[in-house]
Amino acid sequence: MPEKTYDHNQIELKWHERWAAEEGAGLYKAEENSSKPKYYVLEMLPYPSGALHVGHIRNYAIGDALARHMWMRGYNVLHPMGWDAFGLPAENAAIKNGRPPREWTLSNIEKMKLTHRRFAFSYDWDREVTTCEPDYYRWNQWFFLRMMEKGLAYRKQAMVNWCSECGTVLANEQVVDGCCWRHETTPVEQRALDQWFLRTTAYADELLKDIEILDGSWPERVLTMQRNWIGRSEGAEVDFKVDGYGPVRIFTTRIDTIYGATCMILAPEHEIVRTRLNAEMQAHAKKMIDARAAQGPGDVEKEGFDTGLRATNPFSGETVPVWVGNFVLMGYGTGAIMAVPAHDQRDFEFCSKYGIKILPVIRPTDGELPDVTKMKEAADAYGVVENSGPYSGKPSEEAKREMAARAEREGFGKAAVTFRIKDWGVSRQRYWGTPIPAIHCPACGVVPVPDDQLPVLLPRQVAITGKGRSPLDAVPEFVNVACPKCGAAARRETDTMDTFVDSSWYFYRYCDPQNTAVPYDKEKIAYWFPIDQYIGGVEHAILHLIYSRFWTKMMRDIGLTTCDEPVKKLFTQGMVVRNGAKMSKSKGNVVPADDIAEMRGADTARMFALFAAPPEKDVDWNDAGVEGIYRFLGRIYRFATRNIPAPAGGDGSADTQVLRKLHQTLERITIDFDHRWHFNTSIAAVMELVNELYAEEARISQATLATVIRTLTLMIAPFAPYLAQELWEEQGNSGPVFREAWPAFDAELAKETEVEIPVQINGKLRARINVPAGTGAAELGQLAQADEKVKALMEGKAIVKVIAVPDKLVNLVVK
RNA sequence: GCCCGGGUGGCGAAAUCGGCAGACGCAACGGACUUAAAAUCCGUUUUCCCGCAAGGGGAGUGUGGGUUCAAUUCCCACCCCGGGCACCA
Repeated sequence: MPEKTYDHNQIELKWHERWAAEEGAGLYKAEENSSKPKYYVLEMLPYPSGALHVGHIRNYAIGDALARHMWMRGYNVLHPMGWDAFGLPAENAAIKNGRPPREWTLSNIEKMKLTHRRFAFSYDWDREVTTCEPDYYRWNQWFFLRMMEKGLAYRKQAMVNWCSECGTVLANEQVVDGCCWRHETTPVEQRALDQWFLRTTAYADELLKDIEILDGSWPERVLTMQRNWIGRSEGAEVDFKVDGYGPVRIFTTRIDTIYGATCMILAPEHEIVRTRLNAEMQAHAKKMIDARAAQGPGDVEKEGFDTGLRATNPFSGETVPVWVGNFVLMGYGTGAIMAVPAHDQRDFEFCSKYGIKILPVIRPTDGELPDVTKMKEAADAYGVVENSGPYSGKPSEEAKREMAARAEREGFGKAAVTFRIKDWGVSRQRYWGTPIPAIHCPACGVVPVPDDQLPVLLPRQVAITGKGRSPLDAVPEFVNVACPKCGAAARRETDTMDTFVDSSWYFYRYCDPQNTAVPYDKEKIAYWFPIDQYIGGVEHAILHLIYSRFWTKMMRDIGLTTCDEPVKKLFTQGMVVRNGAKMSKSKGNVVPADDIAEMRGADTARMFALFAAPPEKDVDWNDAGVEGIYRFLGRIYRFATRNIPAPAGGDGSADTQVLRKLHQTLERITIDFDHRWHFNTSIAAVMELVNELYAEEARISQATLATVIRTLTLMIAPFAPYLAQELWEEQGNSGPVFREAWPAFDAELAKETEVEIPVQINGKLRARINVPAGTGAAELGQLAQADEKVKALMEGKAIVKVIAVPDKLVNLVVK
């Protein structure tokens, strides 16, 4: 047959339409009762911002190649997709152009779904999950009620960013340089508000310990980040009695230095500040709090003031001053510390600044106590405790144990573990999120919404003005409600849930998306879970992936799953950047997926996304490389079409060589899929094969041509589904190509019979010899020395050593 | 400051277990086809030196050391880039 010109539009449109018709017949459907082994492959669900860009394409191209490959390997594949549809941008859009958040969100989903289909990602759309719809978020509420029952959801006061100009709460990302994003000269204040928390700390130890389960199948750096985030640290809590107040508890990891404590420092948010200090001091503390929030992370000059209060060190009996310090965090430990300036750098800086006494109590094992007059920085190493009453002369470790034991025995402290991870604040003073199912009754207090009243529906008619505590506050028919307990007039909770709640369990819902009785059928997830392969951006290494782990453990403890961990293997792909910057609307450097599909086709776009770099690496998108993939697909298409059916005439003299290359290529791709996902090298291997086919075309027999084209078609099916399907049909086949068996490679056929061996003399390449593959070391050494060129160079030299590595090289060491 | 990644041609990259550095692609250049162009096909392309040429020789994977017959790969020190955490007591 004469070759055809590769017209991506024609091919992709044709199959796009056919597949749309076939999808109802279960093209990408996961089977519910299958005898095949299951494989659950999942890509992180996107926020429906309005358009997919090439960063998404990369993520989905990886997952889709894997899903198609696993189908071809005989697995029952679950490959679902959904929408992380709640969130701030929908409200911002509403403020900006008056479009209701739901309408804006659903229309974005429609647009993006079209792009998904255009790219032929193999999703089982019957399982689609949209988190902003009541049939999904009612289960967020259901879980929330379960957590209230177990004491895992609770209320406490916490600080929020407050803009006095808007009269509203700001999300952290709405705070720009310490000011409101809409009022650039209005500094953001910190206000205390009663808010809802989930007790993630109840699982802190288990979240840390179970990282061991994930070790080896999650990227090491993700696990490290999680370990740091959880931040377990062992130490002790000790009460210092404050005159006229009572005991104040401090946390320290260095109780062995307690005899060197020369003052006590409180966080500016500490209770004593509110209850015992005068107005002037309180104002000072408030300023510190606001300044810290405005500054954001980073080094701040240490600052503080003496409260005039005095506290007693329970070990030494000494009286020390009580200060307030801006560097002491209320959210860690107890919000109060003992300052040991001699042995802690931060305390050293603070105390030096304010002239507070420095008292060394630890000497190095083989040295003297530090000389206070010469100290330039704190000596924070362990050593031997001195000037410490009965503990003097003991090593730090021993003193730590004994002191903690004594504190516990005598009731003024104990050994204690503190975590950096905090309880998860889930309250958002926002409209576009899951309503928290609680009611505030003047008589009964906080009352959970009864199960049979779920879902608490988010009202649709809401004015989004960006003013007031929350848009829901201004909706009387939402707020005014009868107390479920006593029937009195009560107020509905108007906070909504953090959107990380939605994404913490959505992958369970995919297994049973229509269920109206329970979040999902336990049997169904027992079959599908855990997720075999989860693929997404490394930016979710901490929050999303810790919350998901927490949620699974919580569900396990209420009997909904037996899984300890939801995700067996995690792959974090690199970012797609443009001109060195992360793609974002604000930078205006987004490359829309549809543009690439329009110009060069979906196959080209997704294949280039895989070819540009190994998937875990960041990649700078440039359109020039796209052209190369397009040419490559054209080369495949032209070669195949002009050889279907294979013309008689090729003498077959290149058959062995071509079949060898074919099986070598298959081997490389198969290994790439099994082990490391370096699809860039998989695709390079196919390019090499195609180059060889072009070079040897006339010398390939009819039968071999047919075999090669068939295998090549199957090989590219995971990467370029449209082209593969078209060629599959051209060869007279029917049915989806990705449901065919993945071609097995024949290790024998892939073996080289002859290899070229480099010959080095003293490590420098001097000659090459051709020998049969597998030639032994001794013979190889002989053959190398017999080479004419080697002989000439060896003239008058003595051989010291012959290193011969079969099939690799020969190195002659001479003098 | 601490903890991770990473640094290889003009560019994206490859070298999977210590064994030919630069596979594959982009860009560039040359040739074939064409009235011409596009498309396509074939070729050259790390760099420096010697040679009209065939060919030959040297250097080279951020820098400096080390181990080894042999180092992009292993070890030590340092420089640069990216990311995460950042007063966590």
